[in-house]
Amino acid sequence: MATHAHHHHEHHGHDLADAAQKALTAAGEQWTDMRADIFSVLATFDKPASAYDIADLVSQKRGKRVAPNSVYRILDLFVANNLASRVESANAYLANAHPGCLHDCIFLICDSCGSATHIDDDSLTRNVRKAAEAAGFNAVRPVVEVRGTCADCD
Amino acid sequence: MATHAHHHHEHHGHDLADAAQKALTAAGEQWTDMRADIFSVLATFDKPASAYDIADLVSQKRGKRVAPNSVYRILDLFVANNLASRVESANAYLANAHPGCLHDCIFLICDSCGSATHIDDDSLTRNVRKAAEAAGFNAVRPVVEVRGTCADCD
DNA sequence: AAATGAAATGATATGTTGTAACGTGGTACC
DNA sequence: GGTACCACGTTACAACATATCATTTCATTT
Repeated sequence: MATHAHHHHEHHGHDLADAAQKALTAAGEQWTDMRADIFSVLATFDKPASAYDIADLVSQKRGKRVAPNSVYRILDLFVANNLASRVESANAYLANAHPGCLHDCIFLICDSCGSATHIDDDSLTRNVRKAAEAAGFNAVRPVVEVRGTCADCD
Repeated sequence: MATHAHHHHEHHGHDLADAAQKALTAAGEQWTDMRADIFSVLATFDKPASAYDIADLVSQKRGKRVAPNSVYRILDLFVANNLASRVESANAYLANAHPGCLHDCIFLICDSCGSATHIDDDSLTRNVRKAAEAAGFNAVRPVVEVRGTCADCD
């Protein structure tokens, strides 16, 4: 991926869940059954998943209703610990393919098929932060997303 | 404003509504009473306004309930014609201070006071588009927002 | 002026996303 | 065995957004 200035371990499947668990416990948080289930469901999506989508699937998986409320709580925890990202323009969430590695993410969201691609371009997001700071703003969280159509849908 | 590479007429108050009217009619759309009211209410906000906020105020102003869906319709029209912008990370809208002038907007949203600053940095947003296109993506609408705290709130 | 047709708005309902408040159950520690 | 903490459950509700169909408005044509 040309926009990667450095190398990532891109985790997949069980490997990814494993990395997520390590990252979360390293942060002093617990890796509970509920969190594992929510993470694994989130990780199966190839497009941003809404909290309600996740709640439905986790409910099925567990044979017992899991309320959106609980899902939000855990998604917030994931986002805070960099295991997942929120895609603002889609009101939805994506598992982070390389937990433990901090980035200002850039998402490309296809308006046709709904898929989202994650690219990293640290120099670009650095410039976003700089522009904000030049305006006297204390930048905390850049939100850089692009709506359009992906290569497959063109 | 240092990040402006070129000069803008920054409109205010009645002047702004006037410019908005010109821009909308120039696009072949009508400038109705309802649209004028919604625009003027939107323009009074110094922070992003939700469609429901606007609906409430316009309802007051007219002495008659205006339903959110009517507001959404007109806000969509404004956004499509560049009279207003949607702030994705706030689910809210801002009047555009220079209708008729096309930009990929950058918003700085203060998590403390809720105010939003609009900066233009065409080279930056051009780079966002470029990065997306380099990934085989057909970029239509960059969403560049920054959450943080403004100079006043620091 | 009446008829017509297109555009704008109204009314109602419902769908989707997100939080607040408080209760319950487990676990570690003393 | 209290008690303090944390995760999760339950319920209710707030906030955001759209779908559908009815009605009004207004310009155009006759």
